[in-house]
Parts: sequence; structure tokens; C-alpha cells
Amino acid sequence: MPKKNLSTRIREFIMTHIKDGTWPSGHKIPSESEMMKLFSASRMTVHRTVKEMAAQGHLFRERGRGTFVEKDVPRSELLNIGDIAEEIAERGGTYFSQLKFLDREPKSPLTTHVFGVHAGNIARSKVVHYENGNPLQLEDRWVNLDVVPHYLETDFALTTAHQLLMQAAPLQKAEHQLTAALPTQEQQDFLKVQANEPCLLLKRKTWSGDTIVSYAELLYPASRYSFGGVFTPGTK
Amino acid sequence: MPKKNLSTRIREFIMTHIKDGTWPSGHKIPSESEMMKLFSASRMTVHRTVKEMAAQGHLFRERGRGTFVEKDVPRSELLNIGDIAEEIAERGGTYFSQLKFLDREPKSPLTTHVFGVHAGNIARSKVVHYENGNPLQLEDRWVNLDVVPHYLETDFALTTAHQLLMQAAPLQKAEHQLTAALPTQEQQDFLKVQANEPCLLLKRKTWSGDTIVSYAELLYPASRYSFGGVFTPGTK
DNA sequence: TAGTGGTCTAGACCACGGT
DNA sequence: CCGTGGTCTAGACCACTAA
Repeated sequence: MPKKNLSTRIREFIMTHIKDGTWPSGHKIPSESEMMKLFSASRMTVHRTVKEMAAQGHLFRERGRGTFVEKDVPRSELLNIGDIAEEIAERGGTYFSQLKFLDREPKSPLTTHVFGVHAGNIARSKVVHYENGNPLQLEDRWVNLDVVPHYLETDFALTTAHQLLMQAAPLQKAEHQLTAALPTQEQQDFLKVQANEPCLLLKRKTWSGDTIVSYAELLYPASRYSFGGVFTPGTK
Repeated sequence: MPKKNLSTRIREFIMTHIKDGTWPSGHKIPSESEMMKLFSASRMTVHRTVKEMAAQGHLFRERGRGTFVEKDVPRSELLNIGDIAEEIAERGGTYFSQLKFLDREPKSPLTTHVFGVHAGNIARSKVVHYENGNPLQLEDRWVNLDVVPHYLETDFALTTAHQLLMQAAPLQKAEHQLTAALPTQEQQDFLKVQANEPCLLLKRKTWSGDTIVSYAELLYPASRYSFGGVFTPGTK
């Protein structure tokens, strides 16, 4: 049994009540002193955990009144490292994916630009992710085979690239750039959209330590997906 | 002299060294124990501050090695409440804006959807923000006149809507939705883009306490602007 | 082994809200 | 007034890195 942090246990305790509806939006959650007793924790630990959850938009706090459940955190929190399959499952949708392309990738200006001149072997995959039968995301991904040697032998019907990468290398950092684009002919076919349907294009580079693990371009039809988030002035 | 938090002073100490180039990207900053002495602070305080800055992408930390300056935080951090004028100024660009429309807004399905049925008087403004002479953002904004009564008398050559709103009501919460769209005819004219130029559309609702202060739709040509961010696994 | 950050404790004082 | 969260202290033990 892997021992979990106290703060992790507190966090999961709160998230469970939010997710299963026991604590609906706006509900007042137990005060810090109450949770100290519940978990035999010090106030600092409870406070730190709850404060972090507030910073992430799950809760909001008012001095003198208490801590409350924030209203629906929109679908996908940006700057979050998420598994699209998990995300769809959480929304209650049915998920499946289709592998469109998988091969070794030759050196090109793009690969050296992303992975640097010392780039070793690189694989490339294209996967379409469906929610309730509709294409939601086209994942065009370049993977560092030095870090994930068995990438080309993956059965993408069983595993998502995300799961594989998380397993191969603990993610330490991710860099995002979000822009908009019109789909190319191939992308239109894969996503089943018209040429004039604007799409969100999320470019994501992920690192483990000092080495780049993977670079991905994730394309979403704007009519089917959007990014959302809540900002509460945290640190100042 | 307003007294500042210890953590604020530590934060500013670090940020100053980063911004003025004393501590370039990748530079190792003083350890927690060193900063304890520098500020006569406890380790918890130093640790908390530095950890927060790491979570926000300014620093990264490695156990056993130290804390380092993160490489350039990309242009605009999403989920940030920023003033576009400030942002452009920080990049060293020249900024100016042009008021295209300003008037009282009649009740409509959209206004009641956003502001609720109890909506009072609402104003609407359209402003184009330029960087180095190029239209960067079209700001289409609805403002609650009960909160900001003098909005219609603003001189937008001198003040941005953002400054005005921050002044009128301390911002407590903002909700974002980010999607992509093609520009309408009017938007094409304002932003000087073609009909087939994909744009990023950021919808932002801001609250002060329980009342909605403003709703804005910010449109950026994708060729001129993108959102970026760094994620470092903070809490787990 | 010495130095680093990760987590936690058991106190403390303060500012604010509602009573 | 009491209960709430905001900040801070002065310790502690642990896990990891580098020499």
C-alpha cells in the first residue's frame, strides 16, 4: 500500500465530495479547525492544501465566513496535463480512438527545431480521439524514442500516448502555446470538418528533467471544444 | 509606507533579479537557508513563497540541487487578468487604441444571459488595440453601469477599460472561455484581416463579490497573437 | 557526507465577518 | 464576542543530489 501524503488525502477527501455531488456548488465545506480534527493534521497542512485548491479554482475562501465549493470549473483547465480519455470519461461521454499513422520520423527542420541538434530517434503518431462518436481531437505527436523506446510497439487501442508517456517518464514540465488555425485537407478528413471550420491548435512540449520527451500538436474543432478556466487572485 | 508581507518582499526580491537580468534563465538562485538569513524569515515562509513562484512558472526546483530561473515565460499567461496596454509596453512595443463604438446597450437575449434577469443598465464599447500600428485585439465589452456608473463618459484615449474596471471594483473572480472563430465583416474591418484568417476568441466574465461587473469578447488574429504558459506539476 | 528541497507539527498573532 | 481564514515562526524528519 503506497503511503499518501496527508495533504493528498485531504485533497481527495474534498474532491470526492465535490465530484459525487455531496457538496454542490456554493456549499460550505468544513472549516480548517474541523478538518484538523478529522485528519489529525496540523492547521498549516490543512490550510496549505485548501489554499492550493482555491488557487486552482475548485474552492473559494472568504475570511471570516468560510470555504465554499466554486461553481463548475469549466471543462478543461488550460495548462493542465490531462488525458483526453479521462476527461471525456469524467464528462460521462463514450470514448474511443483511432490510430491514423505510426512510424519512425526522419530528421527534418521541425524535429531539430523542437528536439535540438542532438536529437536521437524520433517516432511520430497521429491519433484521432472521439467523444460519443464525434472526432474531438487530432493528436499529432513526436516522441523521443531514447526516452520511450517501445513507443512504436504500442497498441493504441489499449493505451493512450499520454498514459504511456506518464509511465515512461515522470512529467516535470510542460510548455504550451495555444493558437487558432484552419484545418488542412488531411485534418479535415480526420476530424470530419469543413475547410472553413476554425480550430484550436494547442502545441505542447513536455520535459522530464532536461530532456524533451515529446512534442504534440493537438487540434480541436472550435465548434466541439473550448478551453475554460477560473481565475481568482491568488498570490500578489 | 504600506507594510508588505514578508513573502511579498521575497517575491519582489526574486522577480527584480529576474527582470533586470541579474539572474538569467537557468541561473541558480539563493537556497532556502540563504534567504532565511537574508530576510530573517523562517524556512516555511521562504519555502512557501518560492514554491508558489515555481507553480507559476517563474522558477523550477530540483530536490538536492537547488532552485533555478525558468526560461522565458511565454508572452501572455492565460488565466491572467492583464491589461493589454501593459502587456504591449512590457514587450517594448508601442501601444495605442481606437474607440470604435460606445453607447448604452438595450436588453437582449445575450445581455440577460450574461448579466441575469435582474440586469440593470448596461453599456457597450468596442475598442481596437494596436501594437506597433497593427491591430492586435478587438475588445467588445459589456459593462454593468450599476457598478461603473461613469463608463460612458470615459476618455478611452487616456484610460483602458481594464484600468477603469479595476479602479471601480476590486476584481475577485474571472471566468474564461477560449475558442476559435472566423471574423465577421465588421471584425475584419476593425482588425484588418481577411475573412479566412482564424482568430482566437477569449470570452471573459468578471465578478466583484456576487455581481457581474463586465463581460468581454476579445478577438485576436491568430497570426499576430497566441497564448502560452508553462505547467509544472505543483500539487499532487 | 553536506546541502538541497518536500512535508509536517504545534504553536502564535492578526484581520475580517457575523452575532 | 467568537469563528473564520491569512500569515508567520522554529523547530523536525525525510529523500534526493553531488562531491
